[in-house]
Amino acid sequence: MSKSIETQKNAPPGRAPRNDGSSGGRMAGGERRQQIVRVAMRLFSQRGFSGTTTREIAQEAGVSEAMVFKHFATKEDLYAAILDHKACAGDMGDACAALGGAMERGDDAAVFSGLAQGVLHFHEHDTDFARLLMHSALQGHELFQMFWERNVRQMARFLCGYIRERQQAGALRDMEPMVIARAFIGMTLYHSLVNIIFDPQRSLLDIPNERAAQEFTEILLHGVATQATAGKSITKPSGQKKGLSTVRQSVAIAAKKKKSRS
Amino acid sequence: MSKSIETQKNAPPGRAPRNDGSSGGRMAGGERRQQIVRVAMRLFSQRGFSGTTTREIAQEAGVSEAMVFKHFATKEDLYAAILDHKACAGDMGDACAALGGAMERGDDAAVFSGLAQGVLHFHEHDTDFARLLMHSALQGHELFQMFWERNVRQMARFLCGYIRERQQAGALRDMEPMVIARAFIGMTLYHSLVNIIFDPQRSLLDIPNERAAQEFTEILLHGVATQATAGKSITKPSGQKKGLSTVRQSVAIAAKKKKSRS
DNA sequence: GTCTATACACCGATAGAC
DNA sequence: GTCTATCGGTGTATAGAC
Repeated sequence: MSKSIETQKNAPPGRAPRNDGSSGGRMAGGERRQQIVRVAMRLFSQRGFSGTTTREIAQEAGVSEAMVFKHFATKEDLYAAILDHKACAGDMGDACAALGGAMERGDDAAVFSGLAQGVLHFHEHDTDFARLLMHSALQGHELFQMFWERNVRQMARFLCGYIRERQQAGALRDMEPMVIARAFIGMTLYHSLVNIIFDPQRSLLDIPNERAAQEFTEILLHGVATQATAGKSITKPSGQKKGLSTVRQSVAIAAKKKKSRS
Repeated sequence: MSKSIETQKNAPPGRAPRNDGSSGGRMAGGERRQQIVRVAMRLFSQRGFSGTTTREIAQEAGVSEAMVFKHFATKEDLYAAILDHKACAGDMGDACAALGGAMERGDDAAVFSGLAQGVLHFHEHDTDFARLLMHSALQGHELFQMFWERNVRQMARFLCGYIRERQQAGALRDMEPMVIARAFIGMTLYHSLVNIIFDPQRSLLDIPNERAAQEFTEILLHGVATQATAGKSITKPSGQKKGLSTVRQSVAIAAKKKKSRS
């Protein structure tokens, strides 16, 4: 967690405060633009697009409102510039590349754990942008869809590919790869969502990213049941064409044991 | 300009359309109020609080704007009424009660699967409210915090209690219960989020709730690693001093047994 | 109860001085 | 490049007729 909410006290009317530690002199064009973007991202991430006024942005950035519109023709342009800047980077490529070694070794724990750490780290150090993404997702903004396509979705497909490989190698059970990928991304992302949105006070569970990533990986790979109960459990999945042979087997074993269902 | 926000077909000016199938006659006071709340919930859930105007609400509800303010003193009051109505119901109590049987039998699969189904079903049939909750979470609305406290958090604690019980019975591994609970709620909730917010077209994975609940349960309880690799790495002690050792061990073992390949 | 008409603050965006 | 001043439009909320 970083400088997420450092609300400098409200600006005295008529005088523009600096929120960035700059000395107050003139800034180069590019720098000023970047400053506006930074402030806008923080405000948009806190109050949403329509909940933030260009006046507030200008004020907190220490410039007049006209300056904002000199750099960005419309408010929407400013919003898009923020999303565009980061959302389209497609950082997933780098992140996945860094896992290449672990993948080749078939080190599942390192692959999953590394991936989770990447996601958690990103959210922790770019909280504002993560919140902004949620806002834009709810609005159905087209730039979120681009982010989804180029990052989350690509990561899911990447993960599916790896899972499929490992299934063929006999290391992973024969379940639908996308279900596995979603389960793991779900654990990870939800953990971040709780930390930065749902319960920022971390009153329920506050653990370092590395440990969270490892625990989730452990759960994904080996589950939480002890060996003693490993054979029993699970109700029968309704008929699905797909290959769920492993599940079916455990179902068959479990069949004798129960009269379940509620 | 700023029309990126999913534009529902604009209402023809001058005449108020009915969006709820009512015939257009007068309504009783309570009914009218309910009608306004329903429309408002849909609009708020799509465009957010500040992104929705009282004019739009009145128009789509088929009444004049003044009527809205007769029933609700302010826009915020209307917003709060919606959240208050559902968020404070504390439905978790009922949901958990329904699992009592499975709990007493120690049928872990039924407990987890039932819980997941409850959550997934709720989101599927109350999509608008789920989206509204996300909006209110992002703006840190106090009524979301109440929802969080009375529902999600209570569910997490409930789950933790059950997990702890089962750990003492030797059925579940000795991990931090809250981590397990979060992992499972995470899989489930993220699945819903993808379905209703991130990727409503369901282009990646579209499976019925029952199957999703069962697959996630299976993963949580038994993991995705095959038996061949499963037994060799789980010796996790409760000691959390480093947490690394276990994972590292399994990594080392897994790395060695590589190359077997199909 | 329901409407029309309107008050009035504020928002996004622009013009033009320095 | 940066400001002050301001415009037209829209938003919430209210008054008062029917």
